[in-house]
Amino acid sequence: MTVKTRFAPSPTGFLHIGGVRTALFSWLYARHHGGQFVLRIEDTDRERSTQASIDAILDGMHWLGLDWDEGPVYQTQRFDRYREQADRLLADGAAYHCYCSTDELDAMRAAQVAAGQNPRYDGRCRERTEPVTGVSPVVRFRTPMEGEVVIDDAVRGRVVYANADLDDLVIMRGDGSPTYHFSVVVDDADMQITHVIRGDDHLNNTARQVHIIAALGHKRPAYAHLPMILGEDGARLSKRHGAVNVLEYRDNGYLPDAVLNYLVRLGWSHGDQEIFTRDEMIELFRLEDVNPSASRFSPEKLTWLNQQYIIASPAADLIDGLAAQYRRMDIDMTNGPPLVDVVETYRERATTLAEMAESSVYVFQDFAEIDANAARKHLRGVVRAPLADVRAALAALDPFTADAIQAAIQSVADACELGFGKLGQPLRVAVTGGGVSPPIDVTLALIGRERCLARIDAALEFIDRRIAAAGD
RNA sequence: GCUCCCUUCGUCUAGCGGUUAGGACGCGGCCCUCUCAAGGCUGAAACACGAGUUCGAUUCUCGUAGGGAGCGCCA
Repeated sequence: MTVKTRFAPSPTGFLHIGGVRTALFSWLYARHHGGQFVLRIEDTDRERSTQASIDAILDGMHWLGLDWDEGPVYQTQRFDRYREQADRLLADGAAYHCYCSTDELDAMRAAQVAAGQNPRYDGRCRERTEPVTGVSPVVRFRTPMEGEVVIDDAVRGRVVYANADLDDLVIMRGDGSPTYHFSVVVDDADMQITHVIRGDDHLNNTARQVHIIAALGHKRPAYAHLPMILGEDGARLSKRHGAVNVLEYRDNGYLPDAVLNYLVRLGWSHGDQEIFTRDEMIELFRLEDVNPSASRFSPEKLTWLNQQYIIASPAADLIDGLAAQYRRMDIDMTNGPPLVDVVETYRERATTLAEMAESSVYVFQDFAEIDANAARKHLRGVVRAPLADVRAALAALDPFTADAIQAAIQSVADACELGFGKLGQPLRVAVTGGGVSPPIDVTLALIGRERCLARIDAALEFIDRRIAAAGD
């Protein structure tokens, strides 16, 4: 039997980082076995499902390159099927109509909790034969009251539940729509899902679902319940932990492969290896290597990985993302160097494409003012003359390349009996407006001769003003 | 409260009865160096606790503690 997995998010919000990890593991498992991966949108809750969420999920999956072979399947388009299956259970006596009102159920649970009991449906409609007029009933599944259910989970091992601890859950709402527990079971069976890989918040649900599967006469799939991803503080991942929406990572200049690589190492490992290409992940992924304990999300490590990917990626693969960042910053890229050159010179000092764009703005745009600290430290009277000499040398240079620039600065430094840095740093401040940049030669080459000369002139004027002020 | 799950450096993890408990992120130091990075070397840092099983437990079993999940006409 060929492996078939699915990712089944509910479109009630953006695509969550934890959801992505679940999707990734399901996808990897299917790809590893040369099987199929299905995307199913669990939108049975029409109150909370939105088209915007569906779009966000699809966008996120596309951005990450998690492709599916079937779907997206929308559960709202399969209501007839659920109804038909529910009718079957009703006819078999495996399910029954329940006429209890929400108020009645709330009161029942409140009483149970007050009495120190486990809140659960007490089965009061189990044997009812007469309908209640004016009430459109829900359908409840008749869960066995004795015996136990055993689940052999691929990551948890054997888990046993006493049926007596389970209650009769609603499978069809009063309005005729299915609930989650029912639609998953029907869909997984209809789609012939062989492996259900999902978050371990569903582990307890599995016991209930397994009974429905049996009542429907289906074979149950293999289960693998993945540990949760918690926030840095160990609490459940939520908005207050910063970006939990994957698309925010795209917008902040993270690379999809880096995000996937980070996520695959949360709960899964292959010896000491930290960096995996997609092909390696697919080749090496095994459910046996999934760790059962929850893990915390570490933005620092993601950032480190992202930088590793920025360093290792072909420059051509990064320019679209970098351009997007410049566009966000309203920077005109037309009168600057090719973006591949920018990538090559900044890749080792940027952890994200956003950071790369921010730290290279002066390549495309003049800065408003020189950083005060850098200016005070490096644009002093003593460097006036050497700086003017460098300016003259640069003006005469042909071609204006990093090597030639390097040689020119070196010879001026030698002539003035200055160390390279004593001249390089003032030059850096003059040309970039700050004390930090890539090596001065490639920086100047990237900025271009005209801009460099104009900025050096401005710096010389700055020094002159400073000397004049000090002289008064 | 009840049921289920989890527990190795701060974090992610390796380990699958005998190891100086390894790697990675982060942190400190040194080297490299025109700044910043990147890179190299290096340091500090962990088996939650208590009983068993065993010649021997980080590893197996059971408790305890701590954390998490579920207990909806949400998924």
